[in-house]
Amino acid sequence: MARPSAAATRPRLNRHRVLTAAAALADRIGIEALSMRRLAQELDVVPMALYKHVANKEQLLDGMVELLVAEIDPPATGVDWRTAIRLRVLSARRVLLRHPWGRSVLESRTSRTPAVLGYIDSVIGTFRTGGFSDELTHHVMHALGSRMWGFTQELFDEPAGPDASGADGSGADEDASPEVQQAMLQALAEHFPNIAATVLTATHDDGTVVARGCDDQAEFEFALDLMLDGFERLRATGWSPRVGH
Amino acid sequence: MARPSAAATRPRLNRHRVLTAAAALADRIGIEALSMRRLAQELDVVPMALYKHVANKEQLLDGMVELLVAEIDPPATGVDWRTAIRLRVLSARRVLLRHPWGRSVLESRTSRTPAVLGYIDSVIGTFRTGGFSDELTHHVMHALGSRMWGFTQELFDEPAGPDASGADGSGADEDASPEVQQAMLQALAEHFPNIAATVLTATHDDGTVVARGCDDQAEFEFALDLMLDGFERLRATGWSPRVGH
DNA sequence: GCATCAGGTGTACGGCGTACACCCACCGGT
DNA sequence: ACCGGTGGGTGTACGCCGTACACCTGATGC
Repeated sequence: MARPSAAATRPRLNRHRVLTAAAALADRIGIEALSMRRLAQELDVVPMALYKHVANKEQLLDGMVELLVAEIDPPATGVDWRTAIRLRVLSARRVLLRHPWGRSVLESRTSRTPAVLGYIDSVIGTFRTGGFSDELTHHVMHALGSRMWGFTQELFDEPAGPDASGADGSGADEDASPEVQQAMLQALAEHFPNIAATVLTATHDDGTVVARGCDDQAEFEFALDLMLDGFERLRATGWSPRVGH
Repeated sequence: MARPSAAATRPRLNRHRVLTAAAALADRIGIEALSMRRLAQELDVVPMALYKHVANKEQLLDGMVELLVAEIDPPATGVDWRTAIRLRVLSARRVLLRHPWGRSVLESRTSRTPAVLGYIDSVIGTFRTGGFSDELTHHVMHALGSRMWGFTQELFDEPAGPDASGADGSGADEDASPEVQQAMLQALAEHFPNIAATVLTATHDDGTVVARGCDDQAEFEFALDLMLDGFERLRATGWSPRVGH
């Protein structure tokens, strides 16, 4: 009891400590489990204490986005627009892979915070100095959309979330026996033959059919490059509005 | 008091009535304001009554997605793959414009419901019968991503939501005086010159600068066509994996 | 005429975000 | 050496949320 209370030893809070704690906590328990109360408990503080540093939960999330954006590499210099954009986007993607909550927070936010605007501005800048007209840049940014953050709506993939691979340590989707899996695939093929066809590889030697591993990173780059190629074609041919097909 | 109580006259609930009421309510008050309690009140029923028809809120949302998917036009027949996809996606887009909650619900759901799978399956089917290899179809579907539902992350646009243009009737973003707007644009240009450049048109005769109206539909179709063109190029040149650029 | 049971009810619990009043340790000024 | 102010942490409380569980009730089949 000679020990000073936690409150006495605990360093003072400030906005930055709150935000980093929130980010770290979201990394651990998932964004949907992140509440003001849970965060306060993490910081050994009563919930209302947080409100001395962030106005409300919305602003907390905005602040977390700030941290996220700060982790994205600065734009590469001395390279053409295409590789500059490519590198930047892939850097953003790595950030979002480190912080799975980033994507949903980014999506949920209307996000006109300076940090976000700054990132957007610098991406636009890369296009403009790369020879895109303002008009074309505008369209191209819309086309890029959320891909500029390094993610896209992945339509097939897992519930994911940090808890999926969490406490029990298994996390794998394949806790069903091979036979059961096989049966499920069979059923899938019956009702949704086209999905089955594109999601499955050909039959193996042993006659079984297996799900093709789906390399998200490769898929992302495939789509990104497809867009970048399209952009370059428009730029090179001097695209201008009202001259579309 | 001779009037029978509301409970007596009210038609019996069933899953479908619950779902359509939920959809209509979400149209009116916005998805974030849709709660089980609010929906129950709308149906003149006690909250727990809903649970006799849907297992929980998650399943309610899944059911709402079902309704959504059902509103999308069936695939066009007798046209090439490109126009078939284009029409389908634009039909989906019209549905989501009618039901602004659709997008966020679709995004939030991991969505392996039969209705969703059915839609995806039929889109895949259009590609496959259009001459795409299974492998290429797979990639192309990933590239299409959420655009298959007719939306993309629009990075610049408004908070939106049905309440924005709600009770007070104004709803316009431009409730600030022209001078104030002008000042805000000036400030924007100062901090984010690239955003300003692509978002603003040239100066008017009178020297003022105005925000370019941003036609979301046009932007969407621009990006969609860019992707479809890319897809066609790959298909026509017999793209196969490991032979990328 | 009675049992069954689907569908509607009432109450309660544990969570959430946050308004508001408070208290206290520290500070600079006198 | 005192003292008023102030910034940061506290305690309590409110009104929402989703939903578990026990209950009631009125129609239906035998």
